[in-house]
Amino acid sequence: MIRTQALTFTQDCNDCPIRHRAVCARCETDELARLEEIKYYRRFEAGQSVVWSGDRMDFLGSVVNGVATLTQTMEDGRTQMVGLLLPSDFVGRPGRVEAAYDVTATTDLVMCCFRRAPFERMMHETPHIAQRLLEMTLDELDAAREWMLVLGRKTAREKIASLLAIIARRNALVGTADDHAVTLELPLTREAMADYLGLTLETVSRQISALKRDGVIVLTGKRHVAVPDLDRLMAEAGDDTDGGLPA
Amino acid sequence: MIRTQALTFTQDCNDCPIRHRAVCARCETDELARLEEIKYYRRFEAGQSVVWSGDRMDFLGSVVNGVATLTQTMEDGRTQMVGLLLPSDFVGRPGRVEAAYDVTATTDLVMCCFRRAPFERMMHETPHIAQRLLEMTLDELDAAREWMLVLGRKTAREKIASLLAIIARRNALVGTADDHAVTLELPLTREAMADYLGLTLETVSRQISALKRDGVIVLTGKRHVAVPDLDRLMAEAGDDTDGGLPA
DNA sequence: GCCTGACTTTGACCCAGATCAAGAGCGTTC
DNA sequence: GAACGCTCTTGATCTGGGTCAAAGTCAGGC
Repeated sequence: MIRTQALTFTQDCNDCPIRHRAVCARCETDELARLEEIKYYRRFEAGQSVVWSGDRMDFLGSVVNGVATLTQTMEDGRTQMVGLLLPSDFVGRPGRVEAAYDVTATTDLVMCCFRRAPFERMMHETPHIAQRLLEMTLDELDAAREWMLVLGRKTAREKIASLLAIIARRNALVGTADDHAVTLELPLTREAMADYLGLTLETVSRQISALKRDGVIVLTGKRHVAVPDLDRLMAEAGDDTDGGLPA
Repeated sequence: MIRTQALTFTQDCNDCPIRHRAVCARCETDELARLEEIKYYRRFEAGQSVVWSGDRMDFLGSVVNGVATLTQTMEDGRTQMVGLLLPSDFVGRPGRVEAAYDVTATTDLVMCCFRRAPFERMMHETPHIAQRLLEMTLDELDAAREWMLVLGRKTAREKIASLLAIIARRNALVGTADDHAVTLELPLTREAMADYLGLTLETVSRQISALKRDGVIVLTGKRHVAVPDLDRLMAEAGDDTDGGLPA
């Protein structure tokens, strides 16, 4: 196999695409300098595992590019996705060396990793990191609770619409002129979507077909989705139409 | 109505039953003194609402005694419980004044409340509070993710067994001689259990009857449950038998 | 001691989504 | 360019849990 791209490389934090959204968002330049010293990048190909539940995890880190998933598996093989990790999301838990979940790259992935020991030391010494991490963790908790409503009480059609709405909302951040029409690229297979939504992949496929038939979405290719009317999609998701996340 | 009990009262933090488990767990005596100044107690009767989603919340606080629930409701009335608040659990989000969920007392409840502004100031000045809050939030996130697996992938019978196991596990903390047999008092109605588990109350009732018929549990009264063999219950929950929470 | 209302149980029936099965689209390999 | 291995779609059938309905339990009030 030909190595088309360096497996490790460094990048100046100031040029980092997630500089102002990740754990390091609040860090001053001197703090960034300390982080630069303990950080390194890792790349994963789509489909590769980042860590397995129960494995020792010697680093903590942020997703810089790509999408990863957090999943839990029962002994008989049933699996449930419990987190969708997008750029700037944090991976790993300070103070716990054993990974609690399987982490898998679903697209090509770049992570910015911090060596565990010095990072945890830094957390205690510089409040900016701990403060930001608390804020991010509270956001994740809100997202998890939102998802509990989806899993526990929504119909299959509403579940699909909810997932599309989440992905659409994120894409909207990356610059959308028109607030009502959005197009997006699904970073997940039908099976991964099913694992996220507590459904089977057949049901996912059927409901996507149904939303397409009803004109809520337009498919161009299996993974490319156009949403002509975002409000309509939100209504299908069972959310109030007024744009979700409270400030 | 005769006021049999003072509606407000104060208590020395050193005598507090949750002193070493709540947000204040890591505080030094001087920090405790500052907290004493901004704290006050509130009592709620079983069934009373603590706050409604969307309400302004001028305090943050801890459950001292009793049980409360966090629930989310859709416009059409479907509801999903997203948190079960037991003594020492924290209520409210620093930095956000609007409550995101309905909080309801399901038993008589005592809360230790901190005035928001001075508490948030203190969080920035003394790292012990923020550190502890981060730790507690990470634990809640783990619990939420555990619950996502229950909601998304477990059968009704497994869901009931999982809930009983959680309550049993908590009771085990309060001193159990025998590790295998436990008795517990359900702090929730069948309807609240249904809201927790994403089921209907009829299904909850049927599955409890089934677990009883199969000897997994013994009912004495509607709410009092004896578990003769905790391992058996855990197996019914679909968890590996080796006691759940990783260190 | 009876009545009332909240909670719970149980039964009969139904349907959304699971399961089982077949095949279609499409990129990769040799 | 045929064969393979993915992912995805669609159809037929089954079933766990929802829905609708009725009756049982029990504590509290008068």
